[in-house]
Amino acid sequence: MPYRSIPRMVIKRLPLYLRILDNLIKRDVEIVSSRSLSEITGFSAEQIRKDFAYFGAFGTRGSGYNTEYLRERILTIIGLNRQTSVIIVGMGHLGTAISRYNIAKNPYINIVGLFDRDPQVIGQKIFDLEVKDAKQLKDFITEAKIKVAIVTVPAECAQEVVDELAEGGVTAILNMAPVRLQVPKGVHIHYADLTIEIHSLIYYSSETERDIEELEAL
Amino acid sequence: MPYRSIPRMVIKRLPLYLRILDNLIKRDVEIVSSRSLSEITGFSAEQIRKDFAYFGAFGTRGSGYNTEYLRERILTIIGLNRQTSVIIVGMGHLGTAISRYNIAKNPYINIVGLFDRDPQVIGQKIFDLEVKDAKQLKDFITEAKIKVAIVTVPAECAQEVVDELAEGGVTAILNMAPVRLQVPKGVHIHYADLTIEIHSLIYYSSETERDIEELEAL
DNA sequence: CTGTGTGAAGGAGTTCACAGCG
DNA sequence: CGCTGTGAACTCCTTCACACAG
Repeated sequence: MPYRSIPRMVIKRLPLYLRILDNLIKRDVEIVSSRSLSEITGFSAEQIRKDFAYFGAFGTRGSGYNTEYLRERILTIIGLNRQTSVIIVGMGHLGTAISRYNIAKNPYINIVGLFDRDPQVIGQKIFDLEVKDAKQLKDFITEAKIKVAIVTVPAECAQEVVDELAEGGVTAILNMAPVRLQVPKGVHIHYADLTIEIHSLIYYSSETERDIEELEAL
Repeated sequence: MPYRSIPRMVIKRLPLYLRILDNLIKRDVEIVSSRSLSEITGFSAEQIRKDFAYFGAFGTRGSGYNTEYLRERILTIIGLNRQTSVIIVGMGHLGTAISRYNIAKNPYINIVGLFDRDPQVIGQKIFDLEVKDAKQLKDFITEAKIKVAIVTVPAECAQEVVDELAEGGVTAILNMAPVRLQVPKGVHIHYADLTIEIHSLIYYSSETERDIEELEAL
């Protein structure tokens, strides 16, 4: 099965399909059509079919897709078929929230390490995990062969932390600090920058007004 | 000044330019080239110039762009030239983190309301804001003419909250709950779904292995 | 000679239209 | 018929190449 390079945009959508399938399977739904997935996701039905076609045709014409099989397929593509170990660096408000949040409960993800450099925070327990000293970070990720990390430290420390992660063998980083960072080739960094999200959202909050201006200009 | 419809992708990049300009101006940098912005952002210099061209040419050939003027221009486009009032609904870990986080400190954003329906949480103070009862939500947004809201309630309640927001006149919503929601036409919803971010990141964490497989297949 | 501004080319992603199977 | 699978058309975004201004 040659995974012929799946477009970036498709990869972005897969985790959403995955979650929906999880819900459907929980409700014992065995077959789902691209049409109903379209209603749930807001993506067009054709697009959904195209997305699925990237990893091999397997729908049943006339009825739809087998939910279990589809989920298996998506899990394999993403690489979630075995639980992935993830660490969080930075146990401020945001890091703490994430470690207690849905992510920590997601069946495909296993949060195995929490780090901070504040002595006040080190040693605190979150669920069954104790916050470790950031000094142990590099050893930990090397030994445990951690590949995925979430960075929730202040902007000033983020580059430093990311450098260490990269040296320790981490290949995928979710950076929540409001800075753009340098990473060596082969390391992937994604930005989840809430301030930026809000700012671009604010543009749309007054779009209606802008639309009216535009209409009037015609 | 006719804002001839600025492409979606450009809007996404503007807030990042804005932040960088803020930093440059703080360091008394008066001129910046597309080249150096390219190094900071990772976007190509041509793209940056094109982005700026969408809201009128104003760089000085040979030297670069005036940081102050550029910032003013971007603020106007996004609609941040006057502070925007934002509310947060759902004061769980995530909502609390956000209300204490950078967003709360951003000079262009003013968090003016926090809501929850848990009596234990109502009345708590975060900075100088008291958490209000979610029952007051609709009245509050109507009176204060709130246009932008962040939703950090559990997935099960999110649709309900969003319906209320839309009825109360909110036109832009950042949903952090792990569900896709229905909104009436004219209301914009953005999703900041950390679980999905992590999942798609995990795909890339083993991309190197995948690349090798692909190379071997040739 | 540096750095902006921009048409033209190229690439990526989405929608259309319809063929084909159950 | 209903729903999948997919080339072709289209739209949107990015990169290239180069003219031009300070």
